[in-house]
Amino acid sequence: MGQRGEQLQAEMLTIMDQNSGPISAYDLLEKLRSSNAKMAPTTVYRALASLTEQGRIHRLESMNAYVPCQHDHHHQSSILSICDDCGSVEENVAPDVLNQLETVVGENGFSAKRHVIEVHGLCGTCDSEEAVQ
Amino acid sequence: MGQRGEQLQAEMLTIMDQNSGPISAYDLLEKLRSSNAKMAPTTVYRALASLTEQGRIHRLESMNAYVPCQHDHHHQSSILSICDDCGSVEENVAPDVLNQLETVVGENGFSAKRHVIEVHGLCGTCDSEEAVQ
DNA sequence: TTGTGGAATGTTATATTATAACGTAAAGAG
DNA sequence: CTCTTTACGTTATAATATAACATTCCACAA
Ligand SMILES: [Zn+2]
Ligand SMILES: [Zn+2]
Ligand SMILES: [Zn+2]
Ligand SMILES: [Zn+2]
Repeated sequence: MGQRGEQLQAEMLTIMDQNSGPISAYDLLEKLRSSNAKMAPTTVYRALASLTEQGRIHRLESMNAYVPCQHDHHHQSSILSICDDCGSVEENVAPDVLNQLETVVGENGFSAKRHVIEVHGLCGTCDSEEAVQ
Repeated sequence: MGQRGEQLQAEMLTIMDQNSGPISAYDLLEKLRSSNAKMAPTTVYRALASLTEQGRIHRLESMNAYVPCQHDHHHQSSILSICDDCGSVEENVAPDVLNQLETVVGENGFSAKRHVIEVHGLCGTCDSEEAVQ
């Protein structure tokens, strides 16, 4: 792996870790431009693709945004729960759910390669606050 | 001039039923323009939103595309399995999976409102064909 | 009948997300 | 030092989606 790639990716991870929630590719680009004014979308998307392949970040398909992995980056498909109120995301690895899912889709011979499991709703904190009102 | 709500939506459903797989909003727009050359993206997106709210179609978040519902349109969140080879989509309703999912995300008090469950892979047919080669 | 309010649509413009195509530069191997 | 590979730069454009406001249609009531 080239040193150049890792440096950009590390900076992107830092930004994403410091960000309170999911970040879009273009918001990330804007932040990156403070250290490199000429950064282009292409570069960001390439690095995002690499980080995603490595499992270091996950793409939220239902939001066109990205979050850092919250677990060991070699885990299987995870469940991402997204609070629509505060924007927080929690990642859960649950082999049981995956197994059941594969059973269901496998009934007609479907062979699963990639799972997208995203749950929208309210996190514990926001849900409690709703109840008060 | 324009087709009022239900008529447009019915035409969109027909197009989607005749289409072999998921269709993008703009591909749908292009087909609609054969009967109404001035149709605009806004109109299509509005009708897609309405059909989605009614449960008559589902949006594939991981593909930016839409498919007709394959079940009674009042069912709970379903599992959409997408063949990356032939583009076919199968819809499964599986309460057990949902229950398990809610249990997992509920561990920290998360309250689920909407589930996105999309599985990419190979359908039975395409998987068999792969094996032959 | 005619007016009127709300929903759907038209119209125009723009925002947001993502990739294509091709050239250049950097790092590592030998 | 050359070769190769990969990352990166640059420019352009494609693809997806929404904002903002005007207009039209239609149900329904005055
Ligand atoms: Zn992860
Ligand atoms: Zn929250
Ligand atoms: Zn359905
Ligand atoms: Zn297939």
